[in-house]
Amino acid sequence: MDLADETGIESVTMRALGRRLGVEAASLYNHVAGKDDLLDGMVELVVAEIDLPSGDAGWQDAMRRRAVSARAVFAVHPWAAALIDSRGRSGPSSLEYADRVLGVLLRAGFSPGTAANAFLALDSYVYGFERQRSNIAPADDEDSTAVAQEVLSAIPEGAYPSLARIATEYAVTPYDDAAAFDFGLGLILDSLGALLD
Amino acid sequence: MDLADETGIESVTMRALGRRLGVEAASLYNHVAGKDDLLDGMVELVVAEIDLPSGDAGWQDAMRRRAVSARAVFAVHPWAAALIDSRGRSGPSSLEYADRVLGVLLRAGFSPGTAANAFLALDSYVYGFERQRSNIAPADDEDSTAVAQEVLSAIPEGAYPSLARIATEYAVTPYDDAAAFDFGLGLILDSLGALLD
DNA sequence: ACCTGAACACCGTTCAAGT
DNA sequence: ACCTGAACACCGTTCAAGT
Repeated sequence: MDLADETGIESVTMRALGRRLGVEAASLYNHVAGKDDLLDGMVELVVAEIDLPSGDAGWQDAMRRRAVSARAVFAVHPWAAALIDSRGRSGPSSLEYADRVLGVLLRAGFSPGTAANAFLALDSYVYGFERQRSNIAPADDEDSTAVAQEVLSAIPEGAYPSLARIATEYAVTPYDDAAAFDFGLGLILDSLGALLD
Repeated sequence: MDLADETGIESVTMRALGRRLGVEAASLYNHVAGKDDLLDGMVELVVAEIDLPSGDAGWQDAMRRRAVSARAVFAVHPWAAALIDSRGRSGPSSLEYADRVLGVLLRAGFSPGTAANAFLALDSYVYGFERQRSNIAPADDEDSTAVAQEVLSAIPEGAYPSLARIATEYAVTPYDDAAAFDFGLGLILDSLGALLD
């Protein structure tokens, strides 16, 4: 995980990992069944870093907290969302996580079917947002208004008028990642709340 | 794309593609700059297969149509969502797509900032759902109630009580993929509608 | 203008041989 | 019980040589 954090998930090869550990790549096979096993283990460990929801402060608050926690984990481990999405979530900590989320929703009064759909909708959004964000958001040290300015000037005259209007907006108002995430999350939680009434 | 559809995206290697085309792998470099260029081209082509929204029938309907169209494309090209998410969306057809979606939202009365957030929320959900679905949904030819039955019997006595309750539900009621997708999409569209009033 | 053959620097993985 | 060296079957990519 340290190696992935520092040099990117694509540079996590058995050979590079061996080098990092001062050992030959072949030696790793005494400790993991193969690279798939290694990646599954990473998924399991990174999922365990996401705070489990407790229903104490209301279900909406619990869902919001876990979404925010997941985002914090993705900030530390930029490879996490893609890796989790591309592999199953069948380890013990993934199951524990699902059980706790569903428990909060069931206790809140959602039927089993609706709780399952709500969980799926929320996680689709949380993981999906991270995947989009990693493609469009400027790097931490970049000025989002400058990026928008650039995009704007790269658009040919008359082409993509709506895109140009949005870019014009963001050339003035900085893009707020957390606010954008919260906007979508709020949409889902609001509708779920209305459903419960 | 045919090769990816038939044997999976991970089997799309320059060598396999060359074999498919009756040519050496090295020959491909006369037509694409490299594998990245090839994958970017695939993203561009597959995005072009998603129906562009027209605002004629109302913005909610337009958004729903494009989401359903994206899902239909993912059904034909199971590798598409992951590939699009893992690479940028900066080709002409991606830009055209974004422009059209944003145009519908702007004309519906959303401010530029809100339109951008709404677009991001919707696409996060649509792409995110596909990624989750590909992990949890049973294959087309599998009986979802049988799968739920299996999951249920694999859960140790007393562990994961909420998960067990959900599995019990799905052991009786078949899992409906389209309904689950529509549930989450409806949550977002409903809240966006309320925002507009 | 396009293709081929051969090469290079990489992968994951296996396995006999060492300690 | 764990590690190493060497090997195998793969990758993407380059480039001189062909037509």
